[in-house]
Amino acid sequence: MRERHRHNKCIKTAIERAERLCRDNSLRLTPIRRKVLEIIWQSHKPVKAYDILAQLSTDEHIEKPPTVYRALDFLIKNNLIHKIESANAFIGCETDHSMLDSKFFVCDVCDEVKEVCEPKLDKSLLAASNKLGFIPNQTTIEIHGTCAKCAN
Amino acid sequence: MRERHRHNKCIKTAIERAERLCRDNSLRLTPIRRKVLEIIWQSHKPVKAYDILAQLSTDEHIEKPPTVYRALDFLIKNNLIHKIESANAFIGCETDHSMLDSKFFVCDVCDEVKEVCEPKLDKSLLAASNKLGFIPNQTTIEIHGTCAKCAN
DNA sequence: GTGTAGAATGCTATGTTATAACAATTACAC
DNA sequence: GTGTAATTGTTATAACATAGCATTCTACAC
Repeated sequence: MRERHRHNKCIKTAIERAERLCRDNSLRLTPIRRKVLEIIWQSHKPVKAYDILAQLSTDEHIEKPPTVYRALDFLIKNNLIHKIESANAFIGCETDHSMLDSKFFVCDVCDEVKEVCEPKLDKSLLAASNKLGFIPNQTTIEIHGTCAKCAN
Repeated sequence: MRERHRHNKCIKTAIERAERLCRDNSLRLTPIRRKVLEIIWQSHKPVKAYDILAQLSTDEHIEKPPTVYRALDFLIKNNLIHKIESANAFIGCETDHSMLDSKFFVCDVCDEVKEVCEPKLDKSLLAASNKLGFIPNQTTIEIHGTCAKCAN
């Protein structure tokens, strides 16, 4: 059996990064936002908004959908999480995105997602954009398949 | 004012292609499926499922969501349309996909979508997949931005 | 042409995902 | 401590999608 990575470290790192980012930019990592970020970081699998809501309902008092979606909006806007569009779910992000785009490799067996960052934009996308005269703004690149672990 | 392209031609071509594909593969382009395909092809913008439903309700008798979603499933499965995940909407496809992947350039000003097909998979995606030992199956590549027309 | 199996559609209900609109509270700058 | 903006609470509803089962249609074997 494979050694599991020390996942607590991921959570800790993510929260620390969020704290730093907020401090440096005069943003507020409120208790709700922090808690939502922690819940998302409990795995490397995309987490659904209503699952976050359920966990908030038990752990904290009761929470309503807008509370969760507002926290998600904040975290997305500041690149602390990403939405996986093809799964309607959210996943933690650990890299600075000022000059980077992401590709997400989504395993359909174990659901884990691996984020790969590359300089904006990828050459072939840039070539295609130029050819069309298209001015790119935001990319959604999600590759579904089978991860190395699940493929054996 | 720009010359509008002869859009009726797009619809006609798309329907003919669908007819041919179904004939060649013993599939049935039933009236509902054909009508849904026609509705989607009325523009080069992604069309929402419930907008299709509304149009079916007036043009034909009344239709229920499952009717529409089943037609959409059929059309997607046979590569006659694609779903734009980041918009929860559907757009016509005019190319054979047996050896191709698509990238979608979505204009956030006019909503038009341009599909660009390339051999499976794009080199940089293939490189990233190999590096991870990931076996890719299906891609979702959607670039939001501003199209040439809207950028002037 | 009749029977039959499988495909397609009809139908009811419900599940899932997300936001609008406005009120109450909190944080913070001065 | 007062004013202002940001955040959160609350209610309601909009938007997107599917489960499950009944009925009808189509193709084909005989």
